[in-house]
Amino acid sequence: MLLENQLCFDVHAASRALDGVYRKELRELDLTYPQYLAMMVLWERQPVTVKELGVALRLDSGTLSPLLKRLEAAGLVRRERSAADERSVLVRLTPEGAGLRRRALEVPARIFEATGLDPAEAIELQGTLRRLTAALDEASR
Amino acid sequence: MLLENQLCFDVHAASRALDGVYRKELRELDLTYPQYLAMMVLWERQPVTVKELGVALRLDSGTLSPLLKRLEAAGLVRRERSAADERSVLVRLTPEGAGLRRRALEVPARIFEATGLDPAEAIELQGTLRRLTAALDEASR
DNA sequence: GGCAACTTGATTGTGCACAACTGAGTTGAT
DNA sequence: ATCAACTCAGTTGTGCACAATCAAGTTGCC
Repeated sequence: MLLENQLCFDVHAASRALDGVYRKELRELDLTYPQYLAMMVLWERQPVTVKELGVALRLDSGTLSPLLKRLEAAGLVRRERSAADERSVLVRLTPEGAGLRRRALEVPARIFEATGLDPAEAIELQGTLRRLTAALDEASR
Repeated sequence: MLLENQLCFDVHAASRALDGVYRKELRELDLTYPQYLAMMVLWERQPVTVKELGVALRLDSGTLSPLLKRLEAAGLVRRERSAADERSVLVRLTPEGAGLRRRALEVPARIFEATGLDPAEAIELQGTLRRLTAALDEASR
């Protein structure tokens, strides 16, 4: 009983601690952690609809719309209605947004170092968390 | 490189998925998950200063002050300046706040069931997360 | 062809989280 | 005894997150 409270608390705490490290690492790139996640998707494939971003990041439009507007205001991203389907908005990188990738490449290694985990542990943790998330998603439906 | 991004992402996703389950379970108690965490501390010991709550929950006053005001507005909690140290604010339960404990007692079991983890896994996950959080806290300082 | 059901993104409202700062109160060093 | 350094809670500003709702656009069914 106490056990799982603590577990839930620890997940929460770990998430916020991670946020803190990213906040520090990303300060010079002028990105927040969620913005960085969105940029990572875009660095991999482009253009992407808001819907697709939401699926990839597990975020809804209420979170993504203002986030993308901030990225657009920062000159990293452009948004435009799809010609094929006027309901969709296509998000693509500007040259500045694409260029930011090079500076962002060093971040992952520094974050991983900060976790203090060895690779095997990290992989196991990742597996456990994915199963956890899948089970929780199932339960909250 | 991709590995740890995914790991960080998974921690984040698990945290939000957990939030979703709590949101559902706590709806009938009219508590959010952070409010529930604060109440759990108070159900264990009382009175508690805002500072002590912050240490226990890893939250600062910018988060706790409005949260406690909402709990006070809901009639679950009273806040008053400590006579011994006028800088401190003591938080204590009202009879209604104390009474809510009985209804909250069932929540943990339902949450644990929703995680789909067996106890051994949960304990191991908890240990890994605590080491992770400690390492990250160290790194962001 | 026309209408109902659905999809998509945006908006509004509420709440969490942290940084930076403020102001009142306390403590310690001299 | 006093004053500088510190502690504590609160406020302000920014951003994330979700629920609920809306409007515009698309699709399928008849």
